[in-house]
Amino acid sequence: MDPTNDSAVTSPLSPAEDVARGTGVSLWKQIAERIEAEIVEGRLTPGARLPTENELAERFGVNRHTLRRALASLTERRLIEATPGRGTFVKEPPIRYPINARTRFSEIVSREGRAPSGRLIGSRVEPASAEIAQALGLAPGAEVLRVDVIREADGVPITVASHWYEADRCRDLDLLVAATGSVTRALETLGLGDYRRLETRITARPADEEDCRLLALPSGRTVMVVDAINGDPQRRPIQYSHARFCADRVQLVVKT
Amino acid sequence: MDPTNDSAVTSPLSPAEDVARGTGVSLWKQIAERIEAEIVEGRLTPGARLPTENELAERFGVNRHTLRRALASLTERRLIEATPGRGTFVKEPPIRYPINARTRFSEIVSREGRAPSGRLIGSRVEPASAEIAQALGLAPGAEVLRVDVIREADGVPITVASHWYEADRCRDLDLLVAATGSVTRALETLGLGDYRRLETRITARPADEEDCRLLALPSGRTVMVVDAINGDPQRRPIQYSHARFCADRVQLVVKT
DNA sequence: CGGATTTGTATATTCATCTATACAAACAGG
DNA sequence: CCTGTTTGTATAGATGAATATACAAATCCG
Repeated sequence: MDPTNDSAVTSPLSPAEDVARGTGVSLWKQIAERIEAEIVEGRLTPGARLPTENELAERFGVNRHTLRRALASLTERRLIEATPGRGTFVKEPPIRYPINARTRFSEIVSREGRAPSGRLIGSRVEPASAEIAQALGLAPGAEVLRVDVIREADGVPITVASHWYEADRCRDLDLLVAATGSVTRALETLGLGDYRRLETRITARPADEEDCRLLALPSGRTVMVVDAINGDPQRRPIQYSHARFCADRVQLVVKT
Repeated sequence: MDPTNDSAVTSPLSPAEDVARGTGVSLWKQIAERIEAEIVEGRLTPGARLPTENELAERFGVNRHTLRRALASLTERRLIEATPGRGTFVKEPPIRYPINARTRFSEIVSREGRAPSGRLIGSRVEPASAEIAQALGLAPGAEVLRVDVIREADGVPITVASHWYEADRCRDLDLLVAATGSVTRALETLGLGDYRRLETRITARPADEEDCRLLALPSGRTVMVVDAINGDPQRRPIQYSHARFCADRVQLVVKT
C-alpha cells in the first residue's frame, strides 16, 4: 500500500448519500456497504484516501461515531486502514496465493498485477537437523545449504523464507539467487527448474520480532507458516522450505 | 384468500433456523426475509397457514415479540394476514391490473390464474350530469343508461363500478350484462366489442359505507378510484366509467 | 517548534431492539 | 357453553445503536 498520495482526496462518493432509517438494517452497515461498493467497483482504488470522518458523517447525515462504526467494520475486514493525523486509506487487496503442484512466487505475484522481487538476506552451509535431513532424504548431519530470502510485491514484503538444499547438489545456488533475485531462476540455471510441490503444511502464529522487522509489520501481527517440500520430476526432494507469509497481505488458496 | 384450509399446518420452514447477531441487520428483518423467501419461492402458497408465533419464535431462537415484529413487517406489506385464535396465513398476491388501450377485466383476471365473474347490481335511465354529458359528448340532461356492476375474482369482490352509456345507443345493455355477467360480452352483442380506453384518471380514498359493503371490506380500507372514458375505434366516447378497486386486492399497472 | 488537521478514546444520553412476564380478545371444537 | 389455542396488547428491563460533547494522540506543514 502506497499512502503517500495525499492529493488524491477527490472522492468518488457523491456529495450527499441517503441512508434509510427504520428498515431493520443499521445505519453503520448501510454506510459500510456503500463504501465497500466503491472499493469493489474500482471507484476507490488501493492507496486512495477516503474523505475525513467528519466529511463522511456529514455526507451520510449521521453522527461521526456512527460513521466510525462503519469504518471499523471495513477495517476489521482489512479493506481500509486509518492513521491518526493522516487519514483513512484503501488497502491493497491480499494476494491470492495458490498452493498447488507448480507454485512459483514470481508468476503468482505478476498475475495479480503486482511487481515481484526477491532478495537474498543470508546463506550458509550447515549440518542438516533431523527434521531437515528427513525431509530431504539425507542422513542427519549431512551438509545442507541454507538460503534465506525475502520476497516483495511492489516493494512491500510479502514473505520471508528459509530454504535448505543438499549442499553438494546446489553448491552455488545462493550466489545465483543473489544475482537474479529469484529462486526459480537460480534453480533453472542448475537444471532444476521443473521442480514441483510434494507436500505443504500450514500453520499460523503471531510474528516474532525478527519476522516483524523483515516483513515491516507492527508487533503482534499474524503470519502464516508454510513448511513445504519441493521435488524433482521423479519426486526426489530437492528443497525444504520454511516460509512465513504476512497474513494481512496474502491469502493462501487451496483447490481440492 | 381462502383461510379455511386449517389442516395445511405442515410448514416447509426447516426445524431450526439460525439468525446472525451483531451483523448490523436486525433479527426481525432476517426472519421476515426468511419467511418472505418461502412465500416468493412458492414453498408457502397463498392460503397456507404459518406455524404459530410460539413455534416460529422457538424455531428462530428468539423471543416471541421479536418474531411478532417480523410478522408485522410482512403484514404491513400485505404478504400475510393474522387472526386471533385462528393463526397467520399467506395472502393471495394482489391482481396486477394493466391500464392500457385494451383493458378487459375478464382477460386480466383469467391471466392471473383466477376465475373472473361479474354481476349486475342495478341500472336505470337518467339525465346526464354535466360531467357525464361532457365525457360522452352529449348535451347536458340527455338520457343516459347507468349500469352498476360488481366484479369478482374467485368469488372475492375486486371492483365496483358505475358505467354510463348514451341511452338510445345502448338500450338493453343492462339486460345483456345481467344475462352474461360480462360488460364486454354485452358490448360485443351491440357491435361495440372493439372499444378502447381513451382516458384514465386515478385517485384513492377510504372506502365509504356502501363500497365497504359491496366489496366485503372492513371499514376504513382504501379504494382506488378509476374514472375512465372508453370509445369506439373512431374514438367516439361510448362509456364513462367510475370504478372503485379494492387497494388490498388489486395493483394497477401502467407501462410508459 | 507550533498550529492545524485527523483519527482515537472517553463519558453521557436517548432511542431502537430484544427479552421476559402477564393478561385480554377472538376463534374453533367438543 | 366451556375449554384450549392463538393472536393482540401492556408493562418492565437489558443491551445495542445512534447521538452529543470533550479531550488525547499522531501526523503534517510552514
